[in-house]
Amino acid sequence: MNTPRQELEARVSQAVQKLFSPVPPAPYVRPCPDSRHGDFQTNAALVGAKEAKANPRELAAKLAEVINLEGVAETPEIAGPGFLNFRLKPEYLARQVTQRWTDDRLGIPRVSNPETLVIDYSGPNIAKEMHVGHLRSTILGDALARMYCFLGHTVIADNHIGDWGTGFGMILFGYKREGDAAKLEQDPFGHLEAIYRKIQEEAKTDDSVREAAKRELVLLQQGDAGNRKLWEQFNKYSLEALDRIYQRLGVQFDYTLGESFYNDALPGVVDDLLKKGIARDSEGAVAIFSEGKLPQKDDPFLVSDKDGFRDNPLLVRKSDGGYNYATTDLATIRYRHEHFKAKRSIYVVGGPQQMHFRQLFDAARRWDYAGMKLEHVWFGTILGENRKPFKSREGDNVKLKALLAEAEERAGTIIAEKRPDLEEHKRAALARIIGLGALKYADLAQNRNLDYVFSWEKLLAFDGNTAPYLQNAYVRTRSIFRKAGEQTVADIFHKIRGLVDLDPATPSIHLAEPAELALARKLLDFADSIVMAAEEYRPHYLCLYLFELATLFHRFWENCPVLTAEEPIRNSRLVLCDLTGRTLAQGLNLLGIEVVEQM
RNA sequence: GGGCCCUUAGCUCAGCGGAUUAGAGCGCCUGGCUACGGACCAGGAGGCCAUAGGUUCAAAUCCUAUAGGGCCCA
Repeated sequence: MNTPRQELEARVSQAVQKLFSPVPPAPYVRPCPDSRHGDFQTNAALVGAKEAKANPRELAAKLAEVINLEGVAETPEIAGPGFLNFRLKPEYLARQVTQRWTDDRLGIPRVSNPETLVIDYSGPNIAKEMHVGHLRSTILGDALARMYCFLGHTVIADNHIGDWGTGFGMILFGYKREGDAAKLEQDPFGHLEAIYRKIQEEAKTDDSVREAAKRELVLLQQGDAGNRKLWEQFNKYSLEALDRIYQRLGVQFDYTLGESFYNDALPGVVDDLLKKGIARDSEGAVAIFSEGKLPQKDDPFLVSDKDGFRDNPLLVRKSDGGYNYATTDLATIRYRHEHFKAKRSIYVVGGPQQMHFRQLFDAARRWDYAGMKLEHVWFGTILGENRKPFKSREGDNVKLKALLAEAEERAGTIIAEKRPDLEEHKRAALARIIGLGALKYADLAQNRNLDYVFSWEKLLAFDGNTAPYLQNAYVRTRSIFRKAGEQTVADIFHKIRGLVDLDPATPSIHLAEPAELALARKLLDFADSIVMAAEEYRPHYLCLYLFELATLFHRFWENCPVLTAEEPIRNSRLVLCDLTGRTLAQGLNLLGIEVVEQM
């Protein structure tokens, strides 16, 4: 099912092919920036005129004559330097709304060329408590996974956890000295992190501690049974604790293949890189250097200082024989390519790692994986109200557990004020959904590249572009059906389905009021917003769409009585309510946010 | 020193391949609850789109510099 934009694009395209030779690039149709001019516009005549050195307004006039808009839009108007402005016909809107309303997928087609793609997000460390720094990756990644999945792609959600590395030497050493199995089981992150910090502190001044930690690490890497067993315990309890957080967040992974999973592959990766001449020895270490094919300033393997450009290699094996993150990352790329047959791998990782990923991706391209699209979907930092990275009063990272608890608690307080009539357990359930939804939405609604200032007040506001506002709009779409005096939503649904004539040629839903027409137009754009959000890896496009939809719904709500209207208007308006509600619920679901029937 | 990003209304931010009169939320001012949830809606005030050049018939948008801010690497 085409969106209006796609439909117009197809029709403009046909006309352009008749009119122009050679045919210019695919015409561009977009929503009119100002709805007074129309619903959509195309600059096809402007582009065509530029190529043919013709008068754009004359070309626009010809285009307007040739284009077939039957059943879709009114005769287009020529505007400004040569735009065509289109206004959709009410019959078209009515027919399209009806079709979407009768479709479980709300008219959103699955992609015709599904792809297998890996989305790599969250990526906590098992020896450190999950904190606010993991929030954006987790939430963005989850939303992207949901969108791509809904569009019909095969999504592999992979949590590349930090379960290996030099820190484990210190933890093993410390745990053997003062570890506590009961504490480990109960609060693995807290316990391991406390040990790690303590040993790290000691190692700064005490060489013997540093040496001891290193010995433990070597033992672990060599497969020492005792250390291996301890490490497995660290993992087991930490993963269980992680699962509890993910469950609470409603986030799921298909795989949790951490750094350790790739350990055995690392020597082979380095050998292969050496064999193929991609990496070479450098002062006892092995590293990847510039190929010299890119302009120097664009080459991630070069940095410049006052004396000109010099090497900025990517290390894949240290001089002591240890491996680097880059080696693991390369092994991961190979695994995803060979094992999952992934065509694309998306890394939802913060902005500071851009340089690393540029090197990594370039190395992978030179290795064997040029056919796999690699994307670094980066994001900014969450700041406190002081505009510094968000920290607790004690100056520590804010633990995710505490953040979630506070979100629920604050939502609970607001709900207690607004709905003192609700029973305690209902309020608690609401608090969870509203608190978490607000927390997630605040992150998703913003351009991910920007740092954002964390503010409880803003994110839990029930007006403006927030999750509670959208959840409330959904609640209204449902409440009207309860008020209609029916027993279940399903009953109403079937009843309306029976009443509305589904013959696409003569749709009986009735649209006349400006508020109805505006709402109907917006409802049809849902697919555009999902596709755009997914393609650009920017969920805020979808958020913005949902907010605009909710706003138009409220306008409709104010201006168009539903239950007291005469037929067929009453049913038509119920259809609009129902489709709006389902669109909001589906959209929020793609963002990982739940809705409730009452709030 | 190099790289990446940011600078749009009092505040927080949209603005998607340049194009018609630059948008939203919050805050402020005015109006609207005997219809379906006012957790809402309607209207108003508020902007040299950091600065300077350039490309273009047309620049918040593209290019180049400059200033201020943030982060990463050294």
